[in-house]
Amino acid sequence: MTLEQAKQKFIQIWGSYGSQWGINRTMAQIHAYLLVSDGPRSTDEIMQQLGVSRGNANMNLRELVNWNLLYRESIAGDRREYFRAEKDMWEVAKRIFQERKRREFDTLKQHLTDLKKVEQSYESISFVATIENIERLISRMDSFSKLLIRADEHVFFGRITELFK
Amino acid sequence: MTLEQAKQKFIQIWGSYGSQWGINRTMAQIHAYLLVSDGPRSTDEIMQQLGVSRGNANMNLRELVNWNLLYRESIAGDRREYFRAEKDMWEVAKRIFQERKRREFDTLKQHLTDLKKVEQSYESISFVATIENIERLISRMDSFSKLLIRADEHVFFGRITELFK
DNA sequence: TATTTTTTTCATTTTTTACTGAAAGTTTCA
DNA sequence: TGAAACTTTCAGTAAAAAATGAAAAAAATA
Repeated sequence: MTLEQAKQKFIQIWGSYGSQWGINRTMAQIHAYLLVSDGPRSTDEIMQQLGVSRGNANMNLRELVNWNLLYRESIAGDRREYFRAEKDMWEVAKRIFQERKRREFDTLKQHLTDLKKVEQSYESISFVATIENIERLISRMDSFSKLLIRADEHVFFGRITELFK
Repeated sequence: MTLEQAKQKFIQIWGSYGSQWGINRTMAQIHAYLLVSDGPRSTDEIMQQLGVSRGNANMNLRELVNWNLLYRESIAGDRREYFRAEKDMWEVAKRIFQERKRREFDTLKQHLTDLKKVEQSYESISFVATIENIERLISRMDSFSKLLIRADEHVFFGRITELFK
């Protein structure tokens, strides 16, 4: 297997895993392409490499920058924009986790608070208990993510593992 | 807001969060419906409540049972099958995490191992490094999930929080 | 074992989501 | 300031995913 074939395969694999997790295929593929590219790449190179339209490339690049997974770069003497991926995968995982939390948890929390305004009755007791159970789960995931952000990976996994040996 | 309205709202919210995470809407809605139902429910009740076809209900119920989120139950003197949801949301979260890990990690690991068989060259060094970086991330998530399985939630979050205070 | 009830399957249809490409917008430079 | 280079938007189209429903299979009953 040549390096070129291996990169192609990786892009295809990453794309299909992305879609299983609610991330569109092109977005995952662009990310994969930049992960295995040594230098920054322009929109045109990405379009050409992945065979996608300009509009598609542009929208997904913007989204990946919003997710903090790509950096915009400029190259002296070239007015086009270039993109480079964050390559530390632990960092990537943390950012995805944080970003999804940011986008989804706050609104979910609000929804749950609203649902607890249901009229009180004997029957509504177990409903409210279920909602509160979900709230508790969310607050745990919140604490967890705070740890993730603060903890250096090495220290974190080293110490936790000790705790449960 | 009546209890009935609140339950309806919850089902709709849960459904839309599901689809953002790669779980189809009906599957998430059935789960939601059973989460807020006090007793077990039959396929017909589910179809009627959510307005979905028998085929759809059946396929998604089976899938939810596979994911360990629902239990099949039988009621004496009734030959139909009934379903009941696991209501402990921490348990639900753990099972979803474990199930996705089981379904996706093993094949991903195999893919990555295969990719490292790329022909060696100066250029392939950084490619292999990226693949190994991903392998490291997966092995960390593996350790994490083992902790999750073994650790009682209270002990776990209590102790970790102390560590990073 | 024959009949009825319940469950499962899957080819077709519907719905949802993602992509294209041309036009509009913006930036850069002479 | 104007024209070229590059980027963004979005209405229309295409592709992918999910749902339907009728037929087949399986299970329960008598």
